[in-house]
Amino acid sequence: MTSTQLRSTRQRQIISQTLEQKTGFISAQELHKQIIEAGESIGLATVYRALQSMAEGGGVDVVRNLAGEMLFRACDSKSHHHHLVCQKCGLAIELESGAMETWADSLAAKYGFSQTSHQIEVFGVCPSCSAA
Amino acid sequence: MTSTQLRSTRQRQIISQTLEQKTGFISAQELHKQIIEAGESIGLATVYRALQSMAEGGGVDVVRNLAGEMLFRACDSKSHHHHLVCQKCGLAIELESGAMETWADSLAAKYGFSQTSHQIEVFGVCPSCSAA
DNA sequence: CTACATGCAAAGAATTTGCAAATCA
DNA sequence: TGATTTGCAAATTCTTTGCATGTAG
Repeated sequence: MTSTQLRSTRQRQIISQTLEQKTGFISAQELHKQIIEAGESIGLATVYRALQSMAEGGGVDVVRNLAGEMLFRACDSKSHHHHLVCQKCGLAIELESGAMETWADSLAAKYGFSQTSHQIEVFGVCPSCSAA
Repeated sequence: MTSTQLRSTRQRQIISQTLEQKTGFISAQELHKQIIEAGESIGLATVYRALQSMAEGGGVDVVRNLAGEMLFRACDSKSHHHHLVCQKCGLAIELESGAMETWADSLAAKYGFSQTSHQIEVFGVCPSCSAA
């Protein structure tokens, strides 16, 4: 399987570039809007498709906020991890979650579950935002 | 504030009744379909509205699956807790997550976050389903 | 009787998809 | 050139809402 091989295009560069400048999660819609406002031209569908392939290829994390929206973020560490996300500005802090992984896995094992995955995200309002 | 006071109607009874017969999470769409198939008449919007008010009033848990759908479940324990959910049959096992709560809270505190909430769900395939 | 609940269809959002035209390798 | 990628609009899904009518208290 040659898997997905990403081709380097202007729009993909803009997307990953914009994403890397940020420290937090952002929705596809919001990302698209910002790129447009920055004067670049790009289609919303393209943003979705690019983010999707980037997420599969690693390098981009995806989580769902409580409203059910998909949020994306450029992540250097390829390893599995979770975040502490600010619900106002999107600021995301990577969490050391080894203990949680162990907890989740042991529970799954205890009950005989297989093909396990988990969703562990902590939301809140960061100092800067709560100060404002 | 008298808060939301639920009125006992035929459709609400059917909904909570159907929900209580189950051991797992179910989507509003699926729940509606099953009620209809059981020969009862009810509108989809009513299901959504009822589930929503029941969730607020407690007694019903809500989580989002990885596809972004809202899943509901009748829960006796009023206290906050999490689940181990089978992605095939929806079977849900309540988890003792005290340690997780502590973990999440201490992290939030460490970074100065306020108004914190979290999303902790473990998904997988239960023994019965993986055996099939 | 009166406030709240229901139904239905229309409205909204977020995300995906079809397809011809543009573009990277 | 040949395989991807892009754009745009149309199509899908899940969920919410407006409003006239029904109904529990």
